[in-house]
Amino acid sequence: MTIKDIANAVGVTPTTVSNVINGNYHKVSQKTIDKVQKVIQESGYVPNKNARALANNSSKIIGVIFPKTTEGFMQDPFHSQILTGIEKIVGAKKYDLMIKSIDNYEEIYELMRNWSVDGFIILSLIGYQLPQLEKFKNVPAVFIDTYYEELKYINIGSEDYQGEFKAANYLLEMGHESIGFISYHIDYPSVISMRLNGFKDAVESKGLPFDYSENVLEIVGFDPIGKECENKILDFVKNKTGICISADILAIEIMELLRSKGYSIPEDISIIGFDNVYLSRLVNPKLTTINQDIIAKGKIAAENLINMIEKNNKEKPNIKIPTNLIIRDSVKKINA
Amino acid sequence: MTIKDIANAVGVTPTTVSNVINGNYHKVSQKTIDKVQKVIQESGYVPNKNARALANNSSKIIGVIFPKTTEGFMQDPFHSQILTGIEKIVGAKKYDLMIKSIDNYEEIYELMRNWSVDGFIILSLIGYQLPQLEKFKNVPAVFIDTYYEELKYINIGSEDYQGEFKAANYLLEMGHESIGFISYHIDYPSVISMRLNGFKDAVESKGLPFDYSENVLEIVGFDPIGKECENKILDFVKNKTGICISADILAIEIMELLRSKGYSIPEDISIIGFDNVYLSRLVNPKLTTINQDIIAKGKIAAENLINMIEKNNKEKPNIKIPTNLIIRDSVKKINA
DNA sequence: CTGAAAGCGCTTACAG
DNA sequence: CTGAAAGCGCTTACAG
Repeated sequence: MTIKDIANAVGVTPTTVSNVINGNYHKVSQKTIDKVQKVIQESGYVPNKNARALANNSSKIIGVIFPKTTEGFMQDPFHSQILTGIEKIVGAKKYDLMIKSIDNYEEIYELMRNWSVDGFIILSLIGYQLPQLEKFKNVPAVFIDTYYEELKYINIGSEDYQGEFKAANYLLEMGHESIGFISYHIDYPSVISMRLNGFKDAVESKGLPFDYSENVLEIVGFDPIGKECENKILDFVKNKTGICISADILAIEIMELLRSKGYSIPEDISIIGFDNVYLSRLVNPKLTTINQDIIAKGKIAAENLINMIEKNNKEKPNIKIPTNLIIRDSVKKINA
Repeated sequence: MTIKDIANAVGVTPTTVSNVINGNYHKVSQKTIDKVQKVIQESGYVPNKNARALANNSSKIIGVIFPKTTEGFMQDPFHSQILTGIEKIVGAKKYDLMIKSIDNYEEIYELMRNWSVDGFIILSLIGYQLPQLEKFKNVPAVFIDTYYEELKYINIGSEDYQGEFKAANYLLEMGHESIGFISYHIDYPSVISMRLNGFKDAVESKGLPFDYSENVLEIVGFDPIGKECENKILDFVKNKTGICISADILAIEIMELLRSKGYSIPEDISIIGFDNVYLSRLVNPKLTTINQDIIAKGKIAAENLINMIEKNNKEKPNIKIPTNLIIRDSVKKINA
């Protein structure tokens, strides 16, 4: 079943059928429109989008790009939720979705040329590398969580700074005066460095001193916990009553470590996470954390991208979705 | 940059360039091959796959299909891991990946015709509905976790029966004599009903009685825990020392419930899960469970599908990946 | 070994 | 309002 078959069945030309399919109704009489639509219905015609893309140099395909990491990327619940949000909008807007993990940026360009992909959503890549890809310049693209001052593309992020500020501030308001921030490796600028800034400013806003070597612990290769890493954490925690941890997953690992060393939470030490992942309410104690609506983030990314594509929108806003404190059981109040 | 441009640059025709690109070397002189490849390299030529698909009626696109559920599907860590495995193989074999959530089966057919998709991996759909889709008959397709006796397609599952047998058997060997099985709604046949069979047979293999109403609790709408549901669980658990739960996520929810009601695990009651999800080792106590390599499952699905496509393999094997017991801390030994 | 030509299914100026 | 024709970038019998 092709446009030509429909044209023959109705007694018109492919041009006319095409015009009906594409909604160019002002070029076709109502009578013809009706006849064509009837045959399309009855025949179960399905358009060949390869042909369409070839003729249009546009596919209505959105590409989602993520880095090819050793242990698989989608495993991270964060990314699968992002993808859930993206898929919803992309489907609703009648686009198709391709996903691809890549080793280097040239592959984005390749995918774009392969299928005349109309736009990209780029997850967790390092922003400052992309602008080098000149060939990629005119493609609509949206980044997620990419902080890069010269970013030529829309970035969809979260209120990381504000969220961590709220987290630290909550600890402080609960009477904690000696608090710390633990994170995986910190890139600058990045989601994590923003969170660290929020932490720092909250501490200083209370007139307390902030000193990197005293208040911040950056750990590497922590999955699963290595011995020297354990000791660093135990050491860091010793003189503190509350800890902000840059991600729930890490917070949960650390809670597990502390528990195994005889700490009880929050009696001995208070913990606050970030992300509000599914399991954060299932651990014991239930984790106090900062919530962000990650599915919404994926949706917003897709909506913005499709707007850029369809409205030829040239604006490059920097969007941040809100973050808010979720109080559960891992922080205790300290009486002054 | 098209094939034609390359042909002009080298001084041959598009036919020849096409033959080089497609590896039909026996049709081209080595000298020409070299010249063409050199220009392809230098020009950064990227093939237009829409044109290729149009000419070939084959796209080298694999479609991954999953149901459009209210709350988003990929959120389930199970599915995102499957997708991780699929994406790895699909990429390695130089295919492209489209993903789509659907409401009804016609959409699979539509996607297939739209892009000349070469094959599908179908997640969590209800098998017995698909064979109705006559149009879909000749498309290579692989199901995941679909039990349907008349299945006309390959199914990639796990040793669900054997896994749950091992789980129940472990409880029994640890001295538990009164044990139960808790699950969400059970379809027949399904992954869960297989697990239930394994449980039942393990119990009976020890000469112990199995009675559905006594040994099985099927719960509905358990997220988050409703009041009447709580009571059912507490009631069910009362006269038992060990519980097999059909999924880690549910096991973790139930552990949380029991803990809140004053139970201590495993002292008061032993729990064993299924899946070995990431968080199962992060809860307290660490969850004893049945492991299955879900990423491998995705890989196997993709490998089988691509084999069907490329080798025109008509076999429809029923593959089951192994399951094995992971002993952690949520089961205690009962002294006889 | 090489090339001319038709075809895949669509779109889009352009003419009438 | 309708249609004839060229074109999108490939592939593939077929002829030489």
